[in-house]
Amino acid sequence: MNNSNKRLNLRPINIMVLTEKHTQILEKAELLFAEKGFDGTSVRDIADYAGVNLAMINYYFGSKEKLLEAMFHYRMAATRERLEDIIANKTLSFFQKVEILIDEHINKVLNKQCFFRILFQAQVINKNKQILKIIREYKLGYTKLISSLIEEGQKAKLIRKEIDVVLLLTTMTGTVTQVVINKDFYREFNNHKKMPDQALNELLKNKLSTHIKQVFKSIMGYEE
Amino acid sequence: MNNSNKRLNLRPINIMVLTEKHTQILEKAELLFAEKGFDGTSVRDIADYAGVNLAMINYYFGSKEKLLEAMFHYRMAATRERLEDIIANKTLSFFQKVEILIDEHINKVLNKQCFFRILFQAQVINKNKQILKIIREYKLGYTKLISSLIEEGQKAKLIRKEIDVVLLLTTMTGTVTQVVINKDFYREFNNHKKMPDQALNELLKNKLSTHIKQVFKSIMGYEE
Amino acid sequence: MNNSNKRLNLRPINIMVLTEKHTQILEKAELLFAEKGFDGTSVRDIADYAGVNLAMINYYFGSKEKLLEAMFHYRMAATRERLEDIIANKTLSFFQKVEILIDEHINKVLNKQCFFRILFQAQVINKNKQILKIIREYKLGYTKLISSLIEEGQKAKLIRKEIDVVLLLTTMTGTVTQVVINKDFYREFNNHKKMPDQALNELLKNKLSTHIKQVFKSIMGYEE
Amino acid sequence: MNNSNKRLNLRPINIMVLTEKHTQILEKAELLFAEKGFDGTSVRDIADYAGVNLAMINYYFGSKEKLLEAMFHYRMAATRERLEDIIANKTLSFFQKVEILIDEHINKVLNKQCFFRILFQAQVINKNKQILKIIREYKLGYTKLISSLIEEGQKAKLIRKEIDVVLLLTTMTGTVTQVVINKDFYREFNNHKKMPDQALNELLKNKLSTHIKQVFKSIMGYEE
DNA sequence: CATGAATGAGTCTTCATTCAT
DNA sequence: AATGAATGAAGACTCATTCAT
Repeated sequence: MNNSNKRLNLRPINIMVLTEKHTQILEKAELLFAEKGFDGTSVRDIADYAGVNLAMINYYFGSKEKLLEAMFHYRMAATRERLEDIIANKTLSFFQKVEILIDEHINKVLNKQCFFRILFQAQVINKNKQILKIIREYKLGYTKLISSLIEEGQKAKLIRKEIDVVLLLTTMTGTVTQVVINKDFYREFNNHKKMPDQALNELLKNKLSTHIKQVFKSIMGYEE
Repeated sequence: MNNSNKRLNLRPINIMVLTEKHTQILEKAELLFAEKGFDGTSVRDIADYAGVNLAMINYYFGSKEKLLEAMFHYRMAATRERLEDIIANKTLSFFQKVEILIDEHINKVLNKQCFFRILFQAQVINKNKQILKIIREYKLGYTKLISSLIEEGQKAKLIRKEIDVVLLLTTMTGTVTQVVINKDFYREFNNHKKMPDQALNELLKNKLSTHIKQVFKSIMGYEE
Repeated sequence: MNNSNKRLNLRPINIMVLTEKHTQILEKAELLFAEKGFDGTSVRDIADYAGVNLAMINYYFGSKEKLLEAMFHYRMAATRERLEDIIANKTLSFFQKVEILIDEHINKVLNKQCFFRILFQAQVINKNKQILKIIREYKLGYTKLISSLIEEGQKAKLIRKEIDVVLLLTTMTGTVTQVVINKDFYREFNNHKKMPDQALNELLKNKLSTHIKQVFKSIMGYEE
Repeated sequence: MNNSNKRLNLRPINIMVLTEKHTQILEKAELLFAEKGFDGTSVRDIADYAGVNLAMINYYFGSKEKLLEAMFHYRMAATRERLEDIIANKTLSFFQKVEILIDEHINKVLNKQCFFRILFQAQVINKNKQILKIIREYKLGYTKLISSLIEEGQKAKLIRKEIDVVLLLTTMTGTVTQVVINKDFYREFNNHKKMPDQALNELLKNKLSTHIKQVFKSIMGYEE
């Protein structure tokens, strides 16, 4: 845990140590949860799809629930570390950092659509309180980090004083998430039916990058 | 089917006739689906919560799946009619219509958070193809209507020529959706813990209204 | 009830009076029971197929069970009357009567395959005691009538003294039954795949007629 | 698969491997299906009667339907092997083989009345196409084997040239089946009410043996 | 006389989890 | 450390029947 964590009062999160077998199962489970939902996926489905014994899921993770928790830690801890590195980077200007953060978020969501579908699912459904707590914890970390960056920009008078950071991030994550969800509709409405999925992803990444940067400029009140 | 439907080639959607008993059950089911997810809610849960016999759910709707379909028609058909009325209204200017559409969308989502949670759930989970088809049908209708409005604004040279309508709407729906999902986090991060839910909703409506109108201006390139 | 009934001690059977509506329902139910079995057919199936209200089935027949009982009376009472007439007929010789009985049985089973499938079902399944009782009653009547005919033939020294009437009838009914059941297999094995159903029925009637008459001769020991 | 199979083009049938637990359940299910019909027997009935957990039925067989399929394979595969052995046996004469086949069929049906009731049920009800396919497959095998035997007898000029094999077998199986179905009626009509079931079975076996052999002689046109 | 609405009991099947090995 | 066998609980759904009108 680096210094900025201490300053920002980020609580550490206990994460189960994952072997290769764990991650192999997690990555298969990710595809199934994204496709059929957490409740719509049975432990047997996961075991079959991952090619492991049914009882091994519980043996390795304790329960279906805890498997999901492990999945969130597995994906979100990496994101947090990356975020810390970018923000702590002394060689990048404020605006460079903002644009990198936007592009990295877009890339991450478009490249890991499965996980982000699951993340979205978990938040839209209020049921599992433990999962919601984990997500909130990570979101708190992310938001504090971004807030510290914004404040830095404000102190340097690069951007407006009044910025609702949560709303700003909400716009970004909401738009990107919605694009993933609407991908098939976008394809259909704009007559891209024959475009390969990979190409459509790249197209959307570019569109989103321009679009969100424009929105950020508008909200943050800066001109390059 | 009114004239604008014919011009825009909106396919009519067959909707089960709903009695008061139907809507009574639907509205209870809505709360449960939003809270626990479709797969996480049992038909027995719905029956108990709606105070009706278990077998009546199937008697009235045919199946759990068809109940969900009925719910989508019930909510989304009304939205479509409202949309048609606003766009067809001759007494409103282009910009008035845009702002009304934004505000009505924000109000609808914030006031019917349960239904919109279910709508997002259904889209994030790829499983139920019939439901996805119904949603796509309505989204197609909405988007065609908005497109016709945008084109009208473009013809009158009020806004930019190049506008990706789907991306524009995605920004709006994505942001509003994410705000609903993040409501508790927003409350916590901004120290509004004691603010009543109703007040927070109103606060968010105002913030969102200003925010999205600003984003639309930025994207559509207009100044009032 | 005619004289022979009294002599043979045939108990009368109380039969529900059937209106046209009753028989209309019965005949539709017959097709369904034959196709899907009694337990495999729901009262709703019958109501839908007969184009009547669901509650009307119980209203008209009392219960699903009693509908089946009515069906047996409806079909079997007619058979008994026909049997009595043939046997009582003074203008026919003994052998003529035997051959008519064989041919009529074959025709009846081949023409009313649905009902006879239900009759076999009911006998093969031991469950419904009331139905079994009704069937036994009719079979007793049939067998006594045939027995009286056989005795007549024996007295006239036209046929062998030692004849197991039940076994003789069992051979006939068993063979004809099995032919109905095996019809599709017969068609396939003998490469009659394109023969229309009606033609196959006629072919089988002829084959069975010759076949069973030959078997009867062999068992009863007569030569024409 | 032995040589005669290859010559006769008998398709092999894939059969689930059965443990002792499988057969234990199957044999209990057999009694219940015979007594109450397939549709009239619940999986719970079977579980209770076999003394196993309800969920184990599906665990072991996959479904109620597949349990029935397993039962047919279990019983009919054994019959086919026995048939092959008899027909391939070089130490038996043609007529010896015919008589053994008759007697073995009678014994099998009278000793396994439950299974044959179920076999009959399945054929009388047209519903379950998969089961009908399995039965047809086995019947095809049996009939081809018997046909080869008949041809052998015809080549050796021991029997008539024109014999409808399917009709011949239909007479045998139909008669024997009908005897099983009519057993109680036979008992009653011939005043054997106090005869133990075992004794009645033996009586019927003897009667049937003589009877069917006589019928076969008559049809096949041979004198020993 | 006829029926739409309603229901308690029952159907088959699947579930996540456990446990002896 | 890993797993095949097993299970109690719960799942969605269908059933024959009833009853107020």
